[in-house]
Amino acid sequence: MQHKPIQILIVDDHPMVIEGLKTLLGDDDRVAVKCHFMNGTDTLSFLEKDTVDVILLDVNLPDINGVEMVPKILNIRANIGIIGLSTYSEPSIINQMIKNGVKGYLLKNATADELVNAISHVHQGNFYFGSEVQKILVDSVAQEGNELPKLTRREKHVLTLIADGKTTNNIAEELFISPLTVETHRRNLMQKLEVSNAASLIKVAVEKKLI
Amino acid sequence: MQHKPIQILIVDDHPMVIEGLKTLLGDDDRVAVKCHFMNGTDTLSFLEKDTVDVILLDVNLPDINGVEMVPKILNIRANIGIIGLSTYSEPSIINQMIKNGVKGYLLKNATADELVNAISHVHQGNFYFGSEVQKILVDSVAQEGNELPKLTRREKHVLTLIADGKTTNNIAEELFISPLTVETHRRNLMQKLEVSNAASLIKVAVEKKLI
DNA sequence: ACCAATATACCGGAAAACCAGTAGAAAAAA
DNA sequence: TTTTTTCTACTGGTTTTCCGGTATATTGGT
Repeated sequence: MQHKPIQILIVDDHPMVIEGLKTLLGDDDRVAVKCHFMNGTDTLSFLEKDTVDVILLDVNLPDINGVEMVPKILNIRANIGIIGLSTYSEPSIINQMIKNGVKGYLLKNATADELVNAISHVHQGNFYFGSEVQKILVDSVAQEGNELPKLTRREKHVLTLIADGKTTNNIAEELFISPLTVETHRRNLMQKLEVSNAASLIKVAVEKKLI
Repeated sequence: MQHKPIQILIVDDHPMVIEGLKTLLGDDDRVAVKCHFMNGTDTLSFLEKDTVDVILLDVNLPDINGVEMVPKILNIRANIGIIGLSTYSEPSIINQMIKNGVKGYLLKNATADELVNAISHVHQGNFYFGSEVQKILVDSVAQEGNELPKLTRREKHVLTLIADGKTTNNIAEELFISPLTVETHRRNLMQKLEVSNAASLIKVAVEKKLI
C-alpha cells in the first residue's frame, strides 16, 4: 500500500529556490508540496489555521529571522518537522537552529535525493543533516569548552568604544566614570579574551562576533 | 514575426536554483535554457566548442571564483552577455564583477519578470541591475574617493602581526628588521587607514577586509 | 638608466597602554 | 536576605605606542 504523501511547506523568499524545490520534489510521489510562503508572518498565520508535516525553512527571511521562526512554529504546531535551509554554512546559525529545535539542516547545494531523504527522515521523527552540516557539528563538538566568555554590558560598551579608536580618557569622559575604571574594564576584557593588547582584543572580538 | 529564443546557459552549483531558473524561464518562450553546469571548468570547456547568448553566472562556484570566471568567459566568447547571480549583495564582489565585464547582476530573490527583463536587456547589449544592486552601485558612487588605500606587501604582513597581538619588538625579531622600521610601518598603516591607534587600525582593516 | 615606490633606519619626547595588586559600592541572583 | 557579580576606583610602576621629523638603501617599472 502506498502511503499518503508527506505534506510540505516551503518558506523562502527566493522565487527561483521555491520553484527549484517544487520541481525537485515534484518528481517524487512520496512528498507533496502543499504551499509556500515568502516571509515569516504569512507562514505563521497559515499555521494558525492549517498544518503540514514538514517545513523547509530558509534562514534568511525578509521579516522574521529563521532562527526565531523555529520556536514560533513549534509553539503553534509542536509536531511539525522543520528542516533548515541556507546557502552558506555558518556554524553559529546552525547551532542556534538546532538548539531551537530543527530536525534537519541542508545547504542549498543539496541534491533532490538528499532533500527527499531529509524530509522522510524528519517526518519519521529522526534527524537528518547534510554532510557539510555534519562536519560543522563535529567541529563544534570538538571545540566544546572554547565557548566565548560572557562579557558584561559595560564591558561590551567599552569594547566598542575601544574599537572606535577612543583612548581610555575619551571613554571615561563619555561614560562619566574614572579613567581608572575604564582601564579596569579594558584589562578584564583582555583577560577574558586571553589577549595582551587592544589590537588583538579587537581582532578576537570581531572573530567571536562580539562587535 | 517571432524572434528566435535567447539561448541561456546557467552556471550554478545549487540543483534547486538550477531547477528553479529553468522553471521560471520555461514559461517564457522568448528565452530557452540551453544547458547548465555546476562548476566553472565544465562551463569553460563547453564554451570552447559551443556558445549561447546569455550566461546566468553564480558567483559562488566550487572550483573557480565567479569573479575570475567573467574574463575567462569573455576571453573565449567576447559577445556573450553575462548576468551575475548571488544570494547576498556584497558591494566589493558586485563592483569587481562589473569591472570584469558583467552586463547585469541580480540577487537570487529576483522574480521571473526581473529575470526575463535582465536577460533581454543584456542580450540587446544593454545593462540591467536589480533594484538592490542598483542601490549598492549608487552607494559605491557616493563613496567614490573613499577607496581603500593600497597597502604594500610588507605593510600587510606587519598588519597581520599587529592583529595577532605582537608588539613592535616581537615583530622586529620575527622579520629580522629594526623595531624602528616596524614602527614606521605601523605609523604608515595608521596614516593610510586614517586611524590613531592599533585597536581601530585592526577594526577598519577587518571592515575593509584587509585581514 | 632613471624615477617612483618601497623598505629600511634613526632621534627625542609625550601620551597612552599595560601590569599587579587591592577594594568598596551597587546591582542582580540565589 | 545573603551571596555573587558587576561596576566602580585607587597606587605605583613598567612597557609600549604614538608623534614630529629625517634619511638612505633597495626595488620595480619604463
